[in-house]
Amino acid sequence: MAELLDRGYLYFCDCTGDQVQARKGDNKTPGYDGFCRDRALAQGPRTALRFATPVGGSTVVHDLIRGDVEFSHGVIDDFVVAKSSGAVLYALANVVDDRNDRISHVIRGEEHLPNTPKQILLWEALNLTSGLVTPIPHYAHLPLLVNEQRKKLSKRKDPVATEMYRDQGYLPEAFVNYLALLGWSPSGEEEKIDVSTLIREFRLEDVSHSPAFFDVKKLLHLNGTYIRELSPEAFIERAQPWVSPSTSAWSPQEYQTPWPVENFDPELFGRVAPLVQERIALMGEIPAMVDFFFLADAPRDDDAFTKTIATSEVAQAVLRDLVEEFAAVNWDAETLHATVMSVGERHEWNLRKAQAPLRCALTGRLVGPPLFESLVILGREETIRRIEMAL
RNA sequence: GGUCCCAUCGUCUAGUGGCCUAGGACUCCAGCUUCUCAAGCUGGCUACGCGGGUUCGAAUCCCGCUGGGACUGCCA
Repeated sequence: MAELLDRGYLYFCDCTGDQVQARKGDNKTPGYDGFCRDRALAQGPRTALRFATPVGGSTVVHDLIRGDVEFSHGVIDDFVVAKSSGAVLYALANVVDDRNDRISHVIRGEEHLPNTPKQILLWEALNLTSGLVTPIPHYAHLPLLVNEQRKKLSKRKDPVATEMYRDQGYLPEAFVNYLALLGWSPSGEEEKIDVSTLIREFRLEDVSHSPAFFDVKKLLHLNGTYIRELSPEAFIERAQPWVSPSTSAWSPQEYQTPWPVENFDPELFGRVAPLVQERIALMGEIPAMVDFFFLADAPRDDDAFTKTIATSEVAQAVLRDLVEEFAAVNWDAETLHATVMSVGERHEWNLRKAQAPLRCALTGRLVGPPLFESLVILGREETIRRIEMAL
């Protein structure tokens, strides 16, 4: 830095923000006016270090994505490189770090494009004065990710924490896949692409130039297809954080299963897993789909209960008949299916209507995994007990 | 205000002068299937911002306009 100073690339400045502002008036050139550039100030208690931007000419950023972008030196002000406190600022620190690490590619958001010429200028100055010449890195400025208002995604206002997506049950591979689709697309018509193919096919040069909207809907869909493509074993394995957080290495923040942990039965879950795997788009949906298996009693959704059981004479009659039939019938999905259907017919209800009160009595909900398979897993005794409880 | 970037369906995009009466995916709508919910299948709606050029021919090249965005700190 001393060398940079000696050679005139840097100079001390004691102007305050107000002074700079006052001098500027209606002047249209932005930023600092270079007031102290030739004052040869010595370092003082309130002197910041500024970079003396070359007077004429321009600096061209060779951007891998956007091509050459030219910045006239006339519009680059003498920016501060170190605070009066001595703290080195981003522009310089960044360049120094990148030189130390021999960075070959600087890949960042488009918002950094305007300050890239400053960094190049700094880099060149350092090459000339430090005795260490390192090649200027390749720059690539990625398009911004924007929200529905088409504004740059903000840490404060927008849901950008990847942990949050992970906690909700987005699979990392689906998330990476989706992100890759923002601003880039695979060669074929298939958008689902695994990481190794992505690595092989991705070219910075092919990245689009325009901002992209982060569409959770599409992410969700993609996540669903990834979940469905998991092998049953893999699905069970990856469901662990949501069904058995106490035994998994990781689980969502402040997450608790809807059932007492000691009630969880891995063997039983293994049997239900395939039933839920194809009907969810988020791993986080699993607990609500299987909770009735691990709760002592069926959960009760009052609205659903009132609607399908409490206010329906027929529903109650169906349930009563079911208790009788279930006591003697073969306990397999096919038989149960037929039984519910015939009991329904007895009351002039089709299967669609007849299954509703039964589902509600057992699961507490109107939607869930396939009913008859669930009954088989739940068992005859528990099934009958829950129906009786509902009556 | 200044500098820079950007501009194809609602969204993400394919498209690099003729293969485009513009393709795919998500969303939405309709239908099929169906024990609920999904999934799946079939079909449908919807786009090259505007105006000038260049060219036999333009979504594709050039200019202007309009629109959007980023940056404009002794923040990063």
